[in-house]
Amino acid sequence: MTKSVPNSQRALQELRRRIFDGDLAAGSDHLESELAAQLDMSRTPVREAVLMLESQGLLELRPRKGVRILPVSPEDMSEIYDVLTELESLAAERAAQAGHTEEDLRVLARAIDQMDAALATSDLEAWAEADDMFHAELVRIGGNSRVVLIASMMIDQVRRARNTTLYMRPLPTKSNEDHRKVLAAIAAGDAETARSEHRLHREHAKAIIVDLLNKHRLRFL
Amino acid sequence: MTKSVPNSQRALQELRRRIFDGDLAAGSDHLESELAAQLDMSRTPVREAVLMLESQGLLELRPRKGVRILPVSPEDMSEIYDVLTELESLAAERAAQAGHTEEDLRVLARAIDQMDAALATSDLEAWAEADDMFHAELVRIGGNSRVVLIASMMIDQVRRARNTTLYMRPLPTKSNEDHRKVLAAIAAGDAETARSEHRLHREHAKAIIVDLLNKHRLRFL
DNA sequence: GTATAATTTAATGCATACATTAATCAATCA
DNA sequence: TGATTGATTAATGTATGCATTAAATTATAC
Repeated sequence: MTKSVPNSQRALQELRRRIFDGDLAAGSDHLESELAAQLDMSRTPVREAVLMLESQGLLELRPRKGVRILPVSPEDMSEIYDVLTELESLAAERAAQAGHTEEDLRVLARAIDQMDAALATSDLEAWAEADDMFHAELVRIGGNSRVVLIASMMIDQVRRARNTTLYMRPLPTKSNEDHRKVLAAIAAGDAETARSEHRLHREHAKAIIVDLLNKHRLRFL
Repeated sequence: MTKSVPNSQRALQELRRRIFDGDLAAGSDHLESELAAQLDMSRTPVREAVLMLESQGLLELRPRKGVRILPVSPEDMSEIYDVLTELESLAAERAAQAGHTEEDLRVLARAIDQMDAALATSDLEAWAEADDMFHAELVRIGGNSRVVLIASMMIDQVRRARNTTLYMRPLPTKSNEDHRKVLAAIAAGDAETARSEHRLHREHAKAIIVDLLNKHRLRFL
């Protein structure tokens, strides 16, 4: 007996995967009926999934034209990094102020170690995964559920673009210095430093990415 | 010939209105079929509207239990104000740095004047409306479309609660001093001050509201 | 030959019916 | 009596078909 997972849920997950993997390319249009046929279900659950993805900023419903997978422009990237900068800095501050357990700190440290290990073997996929982990965990420790939600939406929006830029930029070796500073400040309960260091970290990352996109004339991804 | 507005859109707007007005009380449950009957349409467009409202954080779908209108607790209020503090401060900074026109400044000034006028006649509804206008405009001038979207979602979530607290707190006479400082800093192009003054403004507002809720033992609204 | 109007086409919006399933209630057994 | 199982109910999840409407196409007038 196979576990009964609702079709609308399956559609949501599968469409997300296809968007992130590039199976559904940025800027491409798709009819509800096509997607339904591909997922082997009726239009109804597909439509529900599509509505949710629309409100998460991953695609756009254009009546009669189908759903368009939203591309991410350098300006989008800039906006998103700005939002992440503010909200994650808040999270870093709060994480330092209170509420972090020893285990929380260990998870952060582990993510940093994984990034180091990934860099040692130039495994960029693994690095990116560990980086995501660090930032997700930081935000979680920050203790604001809305920040968690918003940050993960923002990350989703740049995920596809990041996979591209990942291989165009120099190895992010400096990044872990930043991470370590943030972690140290949190562990020390130094909220001010945690906030400012994390802000610098994100501002730096933003500058690198946006420069990269502009330099390579990548108008959208 | 009546303008053809889609039923799902009508459902969305009407449900929003009912939530804000308290017609659908915080914490109450409602079956899809009831809502559909009330709105005189089938479950399909209602369901679509409900899915959108869920992803906007206004309600929750609980299979077999109906949709629950989400109450707002003091902790929620605290989270929301923290998010607004960060993102609006960013917007204030950016508004000061660049991009604001004379007309933008006039709109902000007009909102401030309307708040003064409303206070003079103790018209709290009018004050709240003008306050919303000021903050929405500020964020718009800030120029980050995602900040605009997120801020308006956050405002929506506290709208119902704010209507209650509005009549419990002292007249917000000091508030406009803050607003004027922010406006002056923006007009002067002093990004640093615009950011820090707005942050203080929001932190102050948060403290007042959260205190109020706790003092009156309002566990949720 | 171009522009406008009429017609066709096709995709969505929506209603409806049905399948599925969680919750409730009843019945039976220890 | 209490608990476990089975039947019933009711609400959602999903498929389907049709109505609506925007776009595309053809036809017609100038």
